[in-house]
Amino acid sequence: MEKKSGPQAPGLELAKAYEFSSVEKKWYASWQEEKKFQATMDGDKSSFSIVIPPPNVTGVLHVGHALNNTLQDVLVRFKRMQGFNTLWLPGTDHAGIATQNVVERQLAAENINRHDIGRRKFIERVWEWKEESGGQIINQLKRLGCSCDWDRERFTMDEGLSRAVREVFTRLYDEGLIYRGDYIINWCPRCHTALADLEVEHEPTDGKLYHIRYPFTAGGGYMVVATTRPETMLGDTAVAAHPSDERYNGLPEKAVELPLTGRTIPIVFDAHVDKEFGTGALKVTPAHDLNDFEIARRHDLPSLTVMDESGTMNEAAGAYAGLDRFACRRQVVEELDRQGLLEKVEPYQHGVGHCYRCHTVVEPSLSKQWFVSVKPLAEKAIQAVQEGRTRIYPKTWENTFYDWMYNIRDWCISRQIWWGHQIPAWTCETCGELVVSSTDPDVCPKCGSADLVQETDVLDTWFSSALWPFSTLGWPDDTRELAFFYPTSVLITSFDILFFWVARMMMMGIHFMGETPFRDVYLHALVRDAEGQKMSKSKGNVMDPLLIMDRYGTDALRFTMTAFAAQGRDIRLSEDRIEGYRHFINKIWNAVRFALLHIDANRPAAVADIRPEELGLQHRWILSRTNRAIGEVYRGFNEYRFNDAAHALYQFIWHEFCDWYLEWIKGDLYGDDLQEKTTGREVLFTVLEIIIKLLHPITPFVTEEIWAALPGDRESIMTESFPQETPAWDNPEAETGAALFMGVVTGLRNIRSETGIHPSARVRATVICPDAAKGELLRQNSQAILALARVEYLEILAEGSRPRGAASYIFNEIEIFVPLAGLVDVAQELAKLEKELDKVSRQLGKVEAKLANGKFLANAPTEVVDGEKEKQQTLHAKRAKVMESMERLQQL
RNA sequence: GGGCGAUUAACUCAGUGGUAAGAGUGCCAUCUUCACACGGUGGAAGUCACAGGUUCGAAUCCCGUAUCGCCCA
Repeated sequence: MEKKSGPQAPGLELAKAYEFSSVEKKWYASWQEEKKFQATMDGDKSSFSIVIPPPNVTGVLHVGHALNNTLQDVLVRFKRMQGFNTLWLPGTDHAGIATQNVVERQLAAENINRHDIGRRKFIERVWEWKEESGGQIINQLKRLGCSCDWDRERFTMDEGLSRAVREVFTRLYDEGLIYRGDYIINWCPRCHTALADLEVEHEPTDGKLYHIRYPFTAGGGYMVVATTRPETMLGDTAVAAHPSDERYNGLPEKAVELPLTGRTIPIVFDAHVDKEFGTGALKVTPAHDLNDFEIARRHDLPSLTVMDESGTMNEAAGAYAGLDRFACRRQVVEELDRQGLLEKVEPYQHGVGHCYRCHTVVEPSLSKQWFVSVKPLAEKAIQAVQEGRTRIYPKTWENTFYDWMYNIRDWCISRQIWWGHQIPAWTCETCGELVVSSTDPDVCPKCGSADLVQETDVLDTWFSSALWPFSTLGWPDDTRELAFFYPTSVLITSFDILFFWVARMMMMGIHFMGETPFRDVYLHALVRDAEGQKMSKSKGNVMDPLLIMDRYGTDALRFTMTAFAAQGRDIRLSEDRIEGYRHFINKIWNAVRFALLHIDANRPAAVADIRPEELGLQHRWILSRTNRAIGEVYRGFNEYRFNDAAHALYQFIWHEFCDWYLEWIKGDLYGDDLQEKTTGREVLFTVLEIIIKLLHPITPFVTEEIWAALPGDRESIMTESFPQETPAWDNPEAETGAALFMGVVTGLRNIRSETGIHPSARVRATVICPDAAKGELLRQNSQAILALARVEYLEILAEGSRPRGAASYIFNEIEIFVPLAGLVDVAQELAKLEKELDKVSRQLGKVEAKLANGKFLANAPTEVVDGEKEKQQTLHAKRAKVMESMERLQQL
């Protein structure tokens, strides 16, 4: 990194407003070049590690990523400054279905489909696409300032991770935790693949409930069944009713004729049928419905698949073969109606499953798939959370986690697409043996035949993501990285992938590493638009973080994200807020400009050995407040209360450091007293350095730029140590004193403003302060009062006659007067005082009621009771003053 | 149907038993005062959703109601 050289630049050489654009580019390049993000593995230090939630390789940065990665970077920079071996491991996932869709669209533009070019060529095309345009999100993360160790960037399809996937698959298979079988799964007729239950989004849909008559085979009459999917009747193999349902008990016939097909199907009785629903009779379509499938198993019914993989009716659908499922539905209904078999059609709202990738209506289908038996794995994960080996923040999510884990169902992991980890299972064409192996087998271990054919399905992308915390660190090899960085310190992610990803990582991590993959999980909220709507491309309400960074700067975006990251509530993002924080960045910039006007080029400005007891009130106060700010930031970051840290900084920097301290010391800095000047400069720069360091994790760019502009030769702020509290700086007395000083200044300003005294006019003022010590304190700081309140002559008395015809302000037991040379507006002053009296009386009433309550005195802690007593005294005194003032005014 | 969360200033939100309810934005007034108009100063603004309870003390804990949102089935 460039070091500063030559004489220090005076503050005025800094631009008047912070210009982020060039600064951001310059410093990110410098950090990368200097390898500032590289993880260290120093045996003497503790480790802090985070694995990034890998964004889709097809992804582009959205505000959710901006939030997620800002928070990670804040923690990583904070911990790095604290001297940990810090690793933030970045990467992307291969997003099987999404990526395949992208490349298929490209092919479609060339009028070919993937089957035209075959699997091998298609995979090549995907890799080509990945090399060219995949992973643009990585550059966008850099734009956001992320300090990931880019040398360790991983991809779920790269060689090492693929080896981990095979190893895990093989071991789970050998342990009996992976199995293959025929079950009902969710099929996406557009993506042509099975989906896990989680990957189906149920949406309330206005459909229809069709009541269909199934005639008895003999004796006349019919049963009425109700269905929302009449086209599936072509695959019915039974009708079912509840065993205790009197409507269907003792039927003379135990079979019905399935309309439109001429087939005869039995009536079965099953306790799982809902007597209340429709007519209490259920059509049973084992190949196209999960519940029906289970009924069929219990009653040994055959299954009949009537659709193909595109949702088109197949030969088994007879006359309807070749029709799309929805066209078929219309024709079936028409035909039933024509034959007088359609009893009625009712409007009906029900949940319909949609593919989470392409939003096509999912078709439950009977199919041979691979599954993970997750129950045993889930138990261990539940235990880990119960025992606190992994802590979930905010804690409210623990219940959701348990609930889902207790009710977990087996996980369908096979996908009928080409882009992904091909399942490491082979079938021997000679003897039919199924071989599962982490390495490609040459011959069948059973019969020795070389005629082995690999399973064509690939694994769910989440299967490889589930291994991310250890596969990225080199597993299955026993690496130094694993020793240093596993388990990782914290996982920061959005709550909506708690099940998809977090839970699965927990299960896999515990199973294969023997230890939970992260100590803490911090789940942040979703970013919504200003109206609280979820942002989506179709709604057109997405906010592009890249545009925001163009307009307001990266630091402003990052500060906004940090300030908004309160636990447990969604974030409504609006540009107004971002603009507000850009102003804050600019405020900091200008505070630094001011400070740099007062540097002495020949000596370091900040000093290490400050002796607070020798300093004036302003310095003792700001040091005490600085300590508090350090504590709040520290706690905020450590407890994942990011908004607390951001607000503490905002409040401290703007409203204490800038509004009061800088104004307060201007007298010293511009004055003639060399000692005061030097002291002011030293404390100013000491506090300023701390502020810049405290801010660095949130706003890395502006702080690095400022750091370089501060006096002295400096390395990057990234490797400076994070500020710590200095116990000797704590000074409650100075804080009380400063509050008194500020109260008087504010009182004077209030009088000026309320009575319309022009800001540039100098006035005379009298302060009556009965307490000698407080009076002395005000006297010591009277020069600053003169300057801050624009007073030319200030009289501080313990007692004395109140000036007549003066505007007044009462601050606790202190009275402030500004004579107005007969110009005082009596009515206005009286109104003000009356309002004040009312307020004080009400407060006093409350306090006195409390103190009159024996139970309060008996039960409340002493500090609280003492506090109330003190409050009573000041309020009492204040009320007396206000009343006196009113009397005086009335005499005028 | 089950579960979770929210309801505090005009808006967006902090605040989980205790010392006089806070912030940002917006609003009103005023000031181009020598870091900053991306600014300064002063000000107005709250029945803490509603109804009950526990407690010396409730925005905070408990019960119920209403409205909104999310998850699961």
